[in-house]
Parts: sequence; structure tokens; C-alpha cells
Amino acid sequence: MVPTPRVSRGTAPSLSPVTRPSTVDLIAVELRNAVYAGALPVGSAIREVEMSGQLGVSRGPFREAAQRLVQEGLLRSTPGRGLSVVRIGRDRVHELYEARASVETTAARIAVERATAVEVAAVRAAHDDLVVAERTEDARRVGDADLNVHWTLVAASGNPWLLRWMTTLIVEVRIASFTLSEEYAVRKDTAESHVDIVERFEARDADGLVSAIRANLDDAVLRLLAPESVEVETFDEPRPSSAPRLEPITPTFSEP
Amino acid sequence: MVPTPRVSRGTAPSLSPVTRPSTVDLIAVELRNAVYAGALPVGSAIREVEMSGQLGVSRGPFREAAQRLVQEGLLRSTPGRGLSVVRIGRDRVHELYEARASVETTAARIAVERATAVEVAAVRAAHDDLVVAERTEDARRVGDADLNVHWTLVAASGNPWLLRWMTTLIVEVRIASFTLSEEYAVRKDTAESHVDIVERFEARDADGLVSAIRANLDDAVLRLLAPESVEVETFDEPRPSSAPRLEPITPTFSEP
DNA sequence: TGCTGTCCCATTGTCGACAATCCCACTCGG
DNA sequence: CCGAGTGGGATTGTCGACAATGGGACAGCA
Repeated sequence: MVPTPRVSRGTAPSLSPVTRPSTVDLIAVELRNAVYAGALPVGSAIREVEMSGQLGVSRGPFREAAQRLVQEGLLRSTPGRGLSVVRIGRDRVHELYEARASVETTAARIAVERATAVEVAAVRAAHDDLVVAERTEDARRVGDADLNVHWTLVAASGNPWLLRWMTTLIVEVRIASFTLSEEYAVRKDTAESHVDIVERFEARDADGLVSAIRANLDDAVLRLLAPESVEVETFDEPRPSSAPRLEPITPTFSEP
Repeated sequence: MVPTPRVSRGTAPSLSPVTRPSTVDLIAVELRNAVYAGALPVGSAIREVEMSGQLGVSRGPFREAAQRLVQEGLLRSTPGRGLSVVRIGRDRVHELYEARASVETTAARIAVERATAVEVAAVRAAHDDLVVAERTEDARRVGDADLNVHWTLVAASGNPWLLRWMTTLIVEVRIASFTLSEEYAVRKDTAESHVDIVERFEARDADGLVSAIRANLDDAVLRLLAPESVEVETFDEPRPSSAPRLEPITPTFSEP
């Protein structure tokens, strides 16, 4: 599941403005998760009737939500041919990680300066999850937890722009992984260096944290581009369910 | 007019894959330009029937294009209330420029390393335009040219992610300007520091270039947040035409 | 006079339908 | 046997229509 930014009202007035997600929001989240999870294979075409049917909505709202992912660069829209999941091949990995490093290092410096105790704790917690996940040897769980550490760190910066970009980048990293592994595999991307990241962050050591992040990302690029590393674990069953099944959208009136 | 990224095939095979913009693409560009030009005032509601009518399309494609801008953060969609142009007030300017600095400085270092001669020349040309624009004393033209220098520099990095973000950031900077100036003004941003930027870039001096950019952006933030600076020029006529007029979409089969 | 409740209109959210386009399999001719 | 031409089926692109929601004006009551 892709972590999604939550609007956090900084101060606490007596009443905070109520905000509910639109149907398009819900569909977009569902779609993004589907791409992230590999339920929609990279490069594959997306049939609107089928998808919108599974979500329990008509093609109209579905197409609107899809355009959001097109803007994000996760989907591609070819005029007469419809939608398809993008590929991120070898040639683009370097640029992807340049962008990712830019966001993460900037966020790191800001977070070191301004993060609250609970935000620091959140990063630590995300790292704990990663450690637990690593024990399961489940490559996908590890990948999720890995990315979640990075996402949580960016979230700790409190910068909405960086967090928005990071939310998309996470999915693109996964797409790159899928693309390079030739058919729906998730690299077993265990990284020692995450310990450094969390420790440098807790120590509020900006330069050290940036270095740790850079090291981690460089390592990730190497693993990704390593030709058929043995460190890769492939799933015969690419998708959670054989058919790309999306949860139906129900106008949830959720209680906080 | 907002500069839009052009897909540039790096190598030159005998034939490059033909690609044409979808209708949604065209509408999105038109909408983005309208926001950028202030034709759609910040905070104002957007009436779908009116807008789509002016563009000569039905509400369907228009709504799809609008969702792209929602994803960018330029428009806001409130469930029962429809679309409106976002505001970027004092409290968010700092974060906006943090994000902008991240993109621009990263792009700068990459561009210094990898930019070709023509890309360097493009930045120089953009700067020349700025100098010319400054002579006209037209605040909006100066603003356009100013932002275009920065955009061209990011484009010179060749990184699609950075360029995509920059394309949105430019509009958000303009939105911030509109929001803070209380009704459709464009700050007269004299650009001494732009000379440094171009010179450091031409000299391929990465650190110097980054410093120049930082100085320029810090200066811009100060100008923006300076309470009612005298350096501001306000237009009584906020919009190019009194009614937000959008160019009709014609399925252009454009020749390169 | 000030507040509450109600009605109406404008606008949005959603859907189904039609036409245009594209892909694929088949057929025909060299 | 291989290529181009052709037709059918499926899918997308676009539109108009209907129901639902929200905002504002007006009337009623304390």
C-alpha cells in the first residue's frame, strides 16, 4: 500500500475544517496501489470498462482518476490506444534516483532542523517495521518497509511539495524494479545503511544523514542495475490475485 | 505562457516514434496557462460549463484535464462545490521555495556536468530575453522572462522529473505572487543576480552556480514577503480580457 | 430585530449511448 | 510462401441527460 499524505492541521482551533475525499480521490489511491503492488503489470494496457467495473464506478470518474496518474507519470495515455502502465528501464533509473536523492536529501536537512519528537519516533518505528520485515524474507514486504522508511523521513520534513513528489517517486521506484526484473519481481533490497539513516536522523546530524541517504540510494541503484543479481527473488505469481482485482469504491463516511 | 517540456529523443534513429497530444493534453496546457496568466483569479471557483464551452469541448474531457491540475496542486476539488484555483499564502511561501531550491540546485549541478553547448546557449538566450523585458518595465513580461530563465536552466539538466516539477513550480510561484499581492499583481523582480547565474553556469562552476541560485531565490522570497514593497506594480485590469477567455481547442495536426 | 427553517435555482457528480479509432485475423494476389 | 488489402470486433473518445448536492433568498417565529 502506498503511503498517502495526510493533511495535518498544525494548530488546534476548536473545530478543524471538515474535509472528505472525493470519489476520484479514492479511485486514484486505489489505482496507485494497484500499480505499486504490481496488480497492473508494467507496460500493460488498462481496459477502462473492466477496471471501472471492478471499482463499481462508471468510466467517467475512472478516467478522471486515471488522468491524475498520467500527470504523475505513472500511467501513459496514447490517443487512440488508451491507458497503459509506464515502464522505467535501465536508461531512466539514473535520472529517477537523481530526482529521488534531491527530494530525500533536501527533506532530510529540513527534518533534522524542524522535525518533532513524534516524527522522529515515526521514522524509528518505520525502521523497526523494516527489521521485522527482513526476518520474513518476503521481498515485497521488505521493499514496502524500505520505501516506507524513506517516505516517513520525507514526511517528517513537513514540506507538502516534497512529500507529494516522494509519494509518486515511491511508486516509480517500484515500477523500475518491476521493469528491470523483467516480469514482476521485487528485488531483495536489504540495506544495512538504513540503520545509519535513522541514527544520524535521531542525532540531528544533517551532513551525516545526507551522506547515509546518498550511500543508501547509490547502493540501491547498483542493486537495480546489477545484471541479474542472485540477490533477486522472483514471484511466479506476479499479482496478488491472478486477475487485477481492485477494491470496490464505497462512499465511506469514515470516522476518525 | 507556461513553458512545457518537450520530449527529446536523445539519440537520432532514422525515424522517431510519432506522438501527438491528446485533447486532454491540450486542455490541460490551456488551463495551466490561464492560471499562470491570472485569467483565472486565485481562489476563484471554476464553472465547468462556462469553461468547457469556451474551449469548445464537453464537460467530460474538461473535467479530466482539470484533474491533472488537481494532481499538480494548482486546482482544488471540493466534493460538492467543484473546482477552484488554489491560494498560496504567506505561510506556504517558505515551503514552496524550499522545494523550488531543491529542484533548481539539483538541476544546476547536473546541468553543469552534462549540459550541451546548445543548452547553455538556451539559458543565455533566456537571460537576454529577461534583459530586454526589463527595459519594457512590464512587470508581467519581466516575471515571465525571469521564471523562464530558471526553467531553461532546469531543462538543461535533461532530467525529466526535475523538469516536470519545475513546470508546475513556475505556476505555483506565480500563484503565490497573485495571492500575496492581494489581487493580480506581479512583482517587479529586478534580476541583477541572474547575471551571476548565467555566468557561473557558462563557467561550469557548480558551487558558484548553486550559490547564485540560492541568493536569487532568497531574494525572491524576501521580495514576496516584504509587506507591500514599493517595488510592486499592480494592474487594475487583472486579466488579459475581462472575462477569462480560453482559446478554443482545435485538433491541431501540428507540423514540427 | 435577529435567528431558524424552507424552497428554488444553479452547478456538480454520475451514468449510459453513440461514433471514431485501432487491433487482429482472414483472405487474396503476386 | 510472403506481402498487402480488407473486414469484424473490441475499445476508446466524446457527448448529452439525469439525479443529487450546495448556496442563497425569502419567509416565519421568537
